[in-house]
Amino acid sequence: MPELPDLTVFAENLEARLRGRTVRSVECSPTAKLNISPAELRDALCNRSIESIRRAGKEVAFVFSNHATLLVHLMLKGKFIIATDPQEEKYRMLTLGLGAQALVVSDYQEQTALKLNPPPSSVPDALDVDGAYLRRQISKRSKTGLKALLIDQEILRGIGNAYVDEILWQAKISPKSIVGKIPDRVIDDLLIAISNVLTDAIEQIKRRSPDAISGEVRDFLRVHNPKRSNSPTGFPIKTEKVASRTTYFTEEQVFYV
Amino acid sequence: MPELPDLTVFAENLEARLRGRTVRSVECSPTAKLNISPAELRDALCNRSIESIRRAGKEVAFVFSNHATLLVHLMLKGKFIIATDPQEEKYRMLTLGLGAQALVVSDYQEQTALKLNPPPSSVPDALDVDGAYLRRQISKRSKTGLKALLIDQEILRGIGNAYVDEILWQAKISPKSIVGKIPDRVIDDLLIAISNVLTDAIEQIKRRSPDAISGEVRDFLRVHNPKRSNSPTGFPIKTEKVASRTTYFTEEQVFYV
DNA sequence: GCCCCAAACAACGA
DNA sequence: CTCGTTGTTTGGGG
Repeated sequence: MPELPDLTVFAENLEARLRGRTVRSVECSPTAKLNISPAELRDALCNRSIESIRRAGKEVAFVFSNHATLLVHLMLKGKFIIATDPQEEKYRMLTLGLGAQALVVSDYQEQTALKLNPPPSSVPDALDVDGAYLRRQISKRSKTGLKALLIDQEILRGIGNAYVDEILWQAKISPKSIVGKIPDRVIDDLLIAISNVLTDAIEQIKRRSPDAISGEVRDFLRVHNPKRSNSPTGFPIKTEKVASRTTYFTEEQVFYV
Repeated sequence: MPELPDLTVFAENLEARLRGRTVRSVECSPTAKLNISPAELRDALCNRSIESIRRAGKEVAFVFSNHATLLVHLMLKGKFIIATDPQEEKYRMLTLGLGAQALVVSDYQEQTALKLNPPPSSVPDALDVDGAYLRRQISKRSKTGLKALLIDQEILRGIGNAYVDEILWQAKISPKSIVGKIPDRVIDDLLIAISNVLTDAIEQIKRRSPDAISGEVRDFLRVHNPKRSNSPTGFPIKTEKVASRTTYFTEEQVFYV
């Protein structure tokens, strides 16, 4: 559920609260998705201190004093919790004991994925895309739908089903547009919308929920928002499956085919 | 272009004319699609005599005295020619010298495919299907369109885009029907139509073109026929893409969904 | 019209 | 709403 803006705020707040702490215990659920064994994870993290906590794509990266990096993907329902009594928490996929407190990743769907020191991704983060890269991807997959392209994490990391609708509404492009048919100047609008929508959302979330390390703020979304029936400019919001995802859009968005 | 009925007649006529002949030379185009090297093909066939020529699916199988079997798939435009002067023929994909004459496979699109001794197919020929097999395939792929299923050569061999339309019109089933939704008793109609349409067509072709080893007779087709605008029972013939093929059908055919 | 391949898409489970 | 896998469908080229 959390997407790039939420995760950015979570990472900042986690870092503010946990940087410098030393890991005293590592416990992970036998059902957790993990790229190594629980024992290897424990050995890598135990007695290391937290150097930084950053978002990368839809993951949160914990970097430790030995340069070990743990990537946490919350999937649909994962949550970060800072607990004084971690045993109280249910569905603990990962528990890092940090002295008086513990960082818990809890997920009743048991889908959160943990990766220790994975090969670094070569896919750019959505906040780092440039026009040359995006145009190159578009020419390589010119007959794909635009929404499908933008939420493909092998093309661009961090954008999910909610914010893609916001971006496309902002850019005034239909999610069903065929990427090869989009005029070149409109790609610039798209790039600007990606950056603006995401950075604005980060600001909104910080304002409304300054200390958040989980949960979600979504009420400010302009079109991907079941509470609204019209866009800010008054157009009725339609809902339809696009790229097999429920999609909110309006007639303001031009359909390039 | 040729489908099962045409190929059946071609095979019978080729066998009548060529059985017992000995292969004196083998020449195949460097552009031919071949599962082995031209040299291996020559070594396998040279100085062998032809024991039988039979249709199998959309291929014609030449069996030689050493039990080598050559499968010829004519694709869209391939033709069998019995020539006294094979060098005259253009686009010769394969030339088997047989003494005074030669068997030539000619194809200006260069798509005909030749296979020597391939592993035997486990897919039944359309003239050999039984209800148990067809029902099993239907339950395995229950949400496929019926036309797509019937022309899939990994399900059933020999039916192509023209005869499938004839079969479905005869059986009174829409080509767009979802196979899992077709009532069981209607499957029996389908099986009968497959057999009747194909064997009738073989008879028609033999009557009109008794010595054919290439070419096509299509004028007797009832619905897959650009010359006709109504089915024999008077319904207007519609044309539409189904399973990405141009499809002829009428409202007489019930659409199971 | 035929087949093959690759890309796009859908469905399901974890 | 997420990702991965698998199986199916579609489109282009030979």
